[in-house]
Amino acid sequence: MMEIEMPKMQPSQQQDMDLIDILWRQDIDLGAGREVFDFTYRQKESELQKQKEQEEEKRQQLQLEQEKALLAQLQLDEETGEFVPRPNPSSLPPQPGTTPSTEVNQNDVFSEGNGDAMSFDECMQLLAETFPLVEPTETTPPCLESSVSTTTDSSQLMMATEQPAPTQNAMLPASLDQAWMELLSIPELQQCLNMIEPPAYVNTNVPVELQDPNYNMYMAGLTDLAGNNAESCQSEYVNGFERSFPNMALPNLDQMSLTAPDVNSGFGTEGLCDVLYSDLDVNSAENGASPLADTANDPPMDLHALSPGDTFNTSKAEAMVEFPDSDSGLSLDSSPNVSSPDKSLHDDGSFEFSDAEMDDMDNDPGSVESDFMEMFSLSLASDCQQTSLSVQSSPAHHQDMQGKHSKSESMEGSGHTKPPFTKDKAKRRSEARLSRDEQRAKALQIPFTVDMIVNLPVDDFNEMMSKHQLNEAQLALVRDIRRRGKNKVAAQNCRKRKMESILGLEYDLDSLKEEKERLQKEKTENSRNLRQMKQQLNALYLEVFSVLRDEQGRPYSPGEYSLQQTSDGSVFLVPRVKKTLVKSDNR
DNA sequence: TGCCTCTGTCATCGG
DNA sequence: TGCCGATGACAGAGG
Repeated sequence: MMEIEMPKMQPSQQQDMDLIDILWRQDIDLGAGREVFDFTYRQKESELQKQKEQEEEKRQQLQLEQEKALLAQLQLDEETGEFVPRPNPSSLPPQPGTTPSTEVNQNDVFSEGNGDAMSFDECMQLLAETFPLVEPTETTPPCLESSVSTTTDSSQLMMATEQPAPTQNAMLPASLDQAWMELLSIPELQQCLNMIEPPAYVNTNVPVELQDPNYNMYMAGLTDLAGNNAESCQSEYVNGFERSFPNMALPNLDQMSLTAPDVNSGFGTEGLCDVLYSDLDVNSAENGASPLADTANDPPMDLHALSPGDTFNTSKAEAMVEFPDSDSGLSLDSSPNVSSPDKSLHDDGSFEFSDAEMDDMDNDPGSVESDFMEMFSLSLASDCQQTSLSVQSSPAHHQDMQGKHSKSESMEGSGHTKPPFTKDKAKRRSEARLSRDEQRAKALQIPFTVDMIVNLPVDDFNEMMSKHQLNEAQLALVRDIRRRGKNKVAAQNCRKRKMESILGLEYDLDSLKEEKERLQKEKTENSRNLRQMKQQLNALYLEVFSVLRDEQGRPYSPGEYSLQQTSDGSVFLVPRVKKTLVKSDNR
């Protein structure tokens, strides 16, 4: 229905309208507007489109001229590598309180221009005409003087963004923000900016100034753009930028922050993403625009490149390697981490190479790496970024990782005030090798890691085995690996329990020894007390006998009589002879 | 070189 | 009956 060609519809204007009506009614339920069939409407639209294109071309030409004019005012300082304004006799010395370096650096953003371009004065004049300021009375003559002054330099143009910018020229952008964005979007200017773009990977541990000789250049340019002091730090830059330009439409940042990777290098990926993504997201949500999509097309500010799996892999992986905990937790010969066997098994199912694996990859990066890549490609369909990062890292990167690892080890060793225990040394040495089972698995190209084989639950293990076609040897090896691994852990647990048991028994033995000593002392004390009581009782007995008298007043002999006490407490004097007689009678 | 310690492995037992 | 953990015994590596 939509395929009807227009020339056939022109027998007359009235017929056209009728046809349009008919077709529109037919397609109205499809959501087609009537203007779809209105040829005159389309003609008008195309004319408007052409007119817009012409305006756009003119505007771009104008901006190109402005760009050339700006570039003409800069020259490359061969000593510092920075772009500085060409010496201009008409320029005035910096005034007190101004920041000449800032201005210079702001200009540094642009590369050396053509020699036949406009002078800087002409350029500034053109800029002034192009972007008229709100307060023309404060506008200094368009010369370098204005550029040197902090308050009247080109950054003032940026300051003017906070103020309403009347557009006297219909061809000019609606706002100064947009104007600057378009200015910065000029391919030539971007090329200049790309010249100072830092490498994809920037060591975050090293000050950015040391890594990129042009750091001050474009950082100052950025800070100048943001209206901040050039000496402000990077974080100050972002914060200050937001403070200084609360009204500035942040979606423009996708163009403004062409050199933002520098900021990233100072912030770290997360920090930058937090800063930029959040703002951009907010603004994209507010404006319905997609600044990230724009930035994705802009190589210098490709924030998506910072995401894993892209060019940022190297730095990301490097950061990952610097993570102290690279314990695989499996490691038959490597350090067994029984307490945390799932350490290398991340929550998302990813795995990391153990130190031994990394070492082995270093020794034979080609074969081993390919083996492991094959393994992971087979076994981990849902690998997370870390696995992919580790697996897809280049051999050079492995060397880098190894270097970092050894460095971290040396740092770890140096961190101790005492030399590490020999036990630790042995453990580290054992960590540096592949276990026999790992070597066997590698030789038979087992598509699982030893860690997986050993630590997976039975159900998961069986499921994993059923998903892969393994031959007899592989199956046998996998079973042996699992059995040995389980037994190894069991032996470790057993020895641990045995040691704990021994320690417990030793503790019990000490306790029992102490108890024995205490009881011995108590026994000695009781014996002594018993002896004393016996002595006292004997003395009392004799004393009682000494005061007893018979009817004739004679004392009783203790040998012939004895004192006996009944159950009711009465004491009787019993003659011993009698007692012996009674005893003899009982016999 | 012998001794000791640690660790992996095997064989066996019991739940 | 097979699986799995526990454990004694042995061997190898390393200090």
